[in-house]
Amino acid sequence: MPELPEVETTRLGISPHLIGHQIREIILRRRDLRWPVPQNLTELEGTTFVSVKRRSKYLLLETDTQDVILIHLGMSGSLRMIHPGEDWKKHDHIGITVGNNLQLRYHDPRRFGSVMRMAASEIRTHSLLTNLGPEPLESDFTAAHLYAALRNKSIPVKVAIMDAKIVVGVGNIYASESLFRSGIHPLIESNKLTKPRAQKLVSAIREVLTESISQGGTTLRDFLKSDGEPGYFKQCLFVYDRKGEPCRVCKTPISHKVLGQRATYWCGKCQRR
DNA sequence: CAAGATTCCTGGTGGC
DNA sequence: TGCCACCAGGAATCTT
Repeated sequence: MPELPEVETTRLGISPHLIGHQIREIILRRRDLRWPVPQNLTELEGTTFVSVKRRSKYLLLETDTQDVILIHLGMSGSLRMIHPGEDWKKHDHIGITVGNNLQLRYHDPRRFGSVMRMAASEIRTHSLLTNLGPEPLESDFTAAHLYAALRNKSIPVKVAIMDAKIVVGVGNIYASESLFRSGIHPLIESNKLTKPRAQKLVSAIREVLTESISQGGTTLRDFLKSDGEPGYFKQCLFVYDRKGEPCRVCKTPISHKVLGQRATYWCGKCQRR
C-alpha cells in the first residue's frame, strides 16, 4: 500500500503530535508482524520523542535516549493519532500513548509491516537501511545517477525504478504514473533509456511524488491519513488501475500487463518505446 | 552476478 | 449476506 507519498503524509500528520512529548505507555497487542515486534519496545516508556524522520518507506521515531522506533507500513499498514480510550479495531496491533493524551495506533490487516527498535547509531549500519538508493526528492537523485544505474541492466525500466537500490520510495502506483508523465513505455529495457529520457523520468518521478504528497497520498483501499481521512491523489492518476479506460490525454484505452509480478498500466500512444 | 519467482497475511471483489 | 478464485500499494529471500 503505502509508497513514499503515503509514508510522508503519515509522517507530516503524526510528527507534531509526537515531537516533544513523553511516551506514557506502549501497548503491544499483536507482535507477530513481518518480524516479531521486540518486547523491549516497552522499555522506551518514559522517554520523549525528539524527531520523526523518514528514510525510504521507513519512519524513524527518535527519542531523547537516542533510541529509534522504526516503522514500516508494509502493504496494508496505517498509523493514526487517536484518543487512548478509543476501541481497538480488529487489526489494531500497537498503541503508543504520549503525554498530550493522544495515542499513535498502528493498524495493519495483512501484517506485512514491521515495528522495530534500534539505537540511533544503527541508522547508518542496519541492514534494512544500508544499500538504499537516493531519496527521489533529494538533490542526489539526478539524471546522471539514474542513467548510470540503468545502463547495465536489461530489466524493464518500470521494474528498475521500483528497485530501492536504484531509487527509494517508488512503488507500483507511482512507477506507472511517472512513466506516463515522461512518455516512456514501461517495457523499455533499462539499458536502452537515453540520457534525455532519464532526465525526463527523474523530473516526472519528482513531480508525481510531490503532487501526491500535496494531495495527502493515494487511497485505493486501506490507506488512511493519520487523521483517519483518505488521500485524494487517486483522482489524479492517469493510468494506474485504469485498464481499458480512455487515456485522459488521447482517449486511447489504457493497456495492462503483469510485469515482475506487479500490475503495470500505460497508454500505448502517449508512451513510446 | 542478474533476473525471476516465492513468500509472508487478510480482506475485498467479481463471477458463478 | 453463498462459495470460491483471484487480486492487492512491499520487499526479503529463495531459485534459476
